[in-house]
Amino acid sequence: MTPSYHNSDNLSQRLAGTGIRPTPQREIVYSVLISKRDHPTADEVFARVKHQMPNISLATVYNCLETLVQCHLVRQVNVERGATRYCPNLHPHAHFHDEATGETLDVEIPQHILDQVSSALPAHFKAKSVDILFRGVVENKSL
Amino acid sequence: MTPSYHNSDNLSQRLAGTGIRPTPQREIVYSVLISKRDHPTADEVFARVKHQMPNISLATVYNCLETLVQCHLVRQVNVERGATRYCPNLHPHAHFHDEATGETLDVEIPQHILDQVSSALPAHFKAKSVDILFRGVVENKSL
DNA sequence: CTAGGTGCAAAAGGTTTGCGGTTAA
DNA sequence: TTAACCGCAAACCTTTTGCACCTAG
Repeated sequence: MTPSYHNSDNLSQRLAGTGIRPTPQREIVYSVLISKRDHPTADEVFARVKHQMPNISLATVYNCLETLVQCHLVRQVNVERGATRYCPNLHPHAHFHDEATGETLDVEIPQHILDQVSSALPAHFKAKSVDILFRGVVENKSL
Repeated sequence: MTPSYHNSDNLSQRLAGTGIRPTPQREIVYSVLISKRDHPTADEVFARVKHQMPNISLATVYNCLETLVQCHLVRQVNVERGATRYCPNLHPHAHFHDEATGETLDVEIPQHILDQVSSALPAHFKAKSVDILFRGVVENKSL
């Protein structure tokens, strides 16, 4: 894997054929999400994108994020009341909200456990997705 | 007006010993949640409470809901961006958001499955709670 | 040419806060 | 009496919307 900061080709590729234009704004928004996967809010994305594109507007960042969500390139995560957070990790996973630091971390959950969770639903409940959110604290390993 | 609102002994009982006063407003807010468990928003709770207590304010409803959440008598559920919803079901369960109707339904999940989900966490992740939210549609059983 | 994107500013929710007045322990 | 609580309104934060301008196909 090339440690390149130009993940924008990735977006072009992913968007190819969807009829959605890989505009500079969308590519930068996407690359910001990819390069630091700390579940930023729209406002935080806005601040980071501005370093590369000072004239971008917050409304455009919202538009780009919404587009990426529609394309299933990005997931929205709601951990708290307040701002929605954005996650570019498409692999099935859960989130862990560390109440001490305020951070939200990705947690891998084995697929067979996710399947078991879904199988607990009554037969006529057809789930398209399942979001799992833990709240707690991450202990210092040295303790 | 005589303070003889003690129609919800349930709440009084539950609050007894917590040091938190079972005020008429809190009791009515709680009884509204109990009597129709459809995960209303604060605004919806406000509208329902007003029928019994026309002078209550929205801010007071927010305060009461917040107090009930702090007392662990009510859970907050965030299914969508937009208003937080409130759930008086304390039994461990998941939520299913029906995208067709907009309703949010309680779903029982066997404890051993919840335990399995939690056991998928790395050892130093200490979870205090886990929220599970499905999104999908509930099929008509006659189909 | 025209459909789709962008930037800006204003508006629209949803929630919190500050303050004066009230009530229960 | 005093700390907790209520009602009201304004403030606040996040997100959406309307509109003028621009650009790619």
